[in-house]
Amino acid sequence: MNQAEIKVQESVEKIVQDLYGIENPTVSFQKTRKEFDGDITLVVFPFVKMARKKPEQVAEELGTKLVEELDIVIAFNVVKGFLNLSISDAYWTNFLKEALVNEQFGKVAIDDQSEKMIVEYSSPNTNKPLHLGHIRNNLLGYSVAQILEASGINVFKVQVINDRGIHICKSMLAWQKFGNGETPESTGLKGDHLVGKYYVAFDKYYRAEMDKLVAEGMDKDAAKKKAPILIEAQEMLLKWENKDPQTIELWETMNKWVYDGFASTYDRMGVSFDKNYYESNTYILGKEHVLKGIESGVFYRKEDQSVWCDLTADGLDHKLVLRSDGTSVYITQDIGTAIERHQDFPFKKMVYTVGDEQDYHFKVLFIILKKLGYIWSEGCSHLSYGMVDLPSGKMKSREGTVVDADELMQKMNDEARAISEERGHLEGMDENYQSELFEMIGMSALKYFILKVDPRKRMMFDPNESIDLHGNTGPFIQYTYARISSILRKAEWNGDFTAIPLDEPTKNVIKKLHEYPQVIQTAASELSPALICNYTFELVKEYNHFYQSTPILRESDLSLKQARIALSTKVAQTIKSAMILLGVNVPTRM
RNA sequence: GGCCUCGUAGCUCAACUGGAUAGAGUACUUGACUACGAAUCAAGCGGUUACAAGUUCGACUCUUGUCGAGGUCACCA
Repeated sequence: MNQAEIKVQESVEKIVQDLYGIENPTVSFQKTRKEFDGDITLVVFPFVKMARKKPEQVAEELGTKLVEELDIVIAFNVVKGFLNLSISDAYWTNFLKEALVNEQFGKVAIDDQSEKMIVEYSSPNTNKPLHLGHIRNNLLGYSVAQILEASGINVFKVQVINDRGIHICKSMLAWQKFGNGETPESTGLKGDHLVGKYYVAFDKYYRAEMDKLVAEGMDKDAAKKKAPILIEAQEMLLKWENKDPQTIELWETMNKWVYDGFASTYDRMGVSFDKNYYESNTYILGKEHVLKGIESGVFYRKEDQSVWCDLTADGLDHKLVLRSDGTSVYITQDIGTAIERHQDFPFKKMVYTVGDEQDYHFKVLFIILKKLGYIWSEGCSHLSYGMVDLPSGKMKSREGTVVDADELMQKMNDEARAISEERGHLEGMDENYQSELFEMIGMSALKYFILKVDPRKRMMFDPNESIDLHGNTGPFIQYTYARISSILRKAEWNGDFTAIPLDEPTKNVIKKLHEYPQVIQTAASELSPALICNYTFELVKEYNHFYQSTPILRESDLSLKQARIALSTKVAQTIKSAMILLGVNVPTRM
């Protein structure tokens, strides 16, 4: 709720109490629709039952009282059960003046008392490069962290790197067999791509072996397990777990390649972490907690020595937490990681940015943590985002339809360059600025396109049509910013203004600015960058409308001119502020 | 099959969490550059919110059922 609404709410609560004897009323506001007079609208239906009067009458009574009691409410009208209130011009003007001098406008500052929260995102496997799915994950996680921070929460960004297990061994083994000592240096390939190449090579060889076995008469399921190269990979995993020096050395070498590769991808995406956790460490911790959990009766051991958790009381099933051979499964590692994180950074809340295919996993994880006595588990949640679909359907690595993250980012950059050159506004810009600019535009197109969709929903992405640069897009918002910047470069302005006449377009822009603080709060509680996108788009549209209909630099009345420059300045600042929450930069020229 | 998501304009997405006549972008049609930057603005076209019942002052939103799409039910991660 914004400042104006808070004032009105307080007043309404009192009035409703006095008039109708309603305790703790539900006061709900909405923006007044354009076809009616007024700025904010109070829905009076919730009161009519208690008041035992018609909606129109209740609204009439409330409106009269509000105008009497509050300076900021200057007029009202009633349409059915809707009470439309007009807020005074002085309120809007004062708001703009205050916002103008507030560099942190919209944000809540963080101090020692601020709530602590962990945001986990990314958390890749180390056997192949990042793809489009990871891009959605990374952009979401990073942006959510930024938004939470702006809302006044002390955020700690983390990931857990899945650096052990059979998938790594597959890449390692294939490299050993077919790699001829290739390195990123010798091939010029990014490390993660080189390792990914051998993961694919493994799969290809594995399939050939399976086909051969099947041709020799073995049934398919048996062949899956009996293929020699798979057995070899499993042996390698055992060697790894037994800390065989040569295996460990190879593992470290290839992981290093991958980390270097990831680092440059993250860097280009503009995301970062406060701490990385490594599964190769935390799976041991998890195991220890499970063993303790057996003693405390949270888990039980079967005859074959495997360890389980009975979740039937919670409406779920029995869940395996340790294999019969004593090795950890996925959830074991997550138990260890969560507990270690809480020790590192005693959070009140922790959110896991992970695809919705793992809904069940996190449900189980949070229950188990609670059973182990960690009440903070109640503050854990799963930001469950939908998959990214291609026009052809789901991305499938087997069918080679996976969209590579590095390639896609480069493609966006190329596209931005091509369109910029076609427009021909690049004269006078030096080479360095140009290349920064193409990156800025390309990345904004990509990021905005992905972030504007409600995270929880599955979304469509067509890499061939690439991404629009017109309409509801990142570059559209950047363009408005650049255009305002152009005005501000030419403006002579002392940083203040006296009064601003509130004609329709001007007032709409101010009202939109006025929403910003609340939008940040809502986006934070909903964990939804999409709300920031929608807001910024609306702000930009309102401003463009204003810009089209109103002279700014051309205005001859000096006082008016200054007021409009002031408004433009605040819009530019707010655009920039909002785009930073999305991880998007804005150019002053484009 | 059990459980969990989702189904909105031709396409991609919104709808302030139960509020007024369901909105944007794109595509298509049309108008506005001797201009503070046209990557813009303005107008038109486009809907039985998958379908059917129910709950109430009021339903895209909540309940149930049907149809359709996806996910998940591993000693994979």
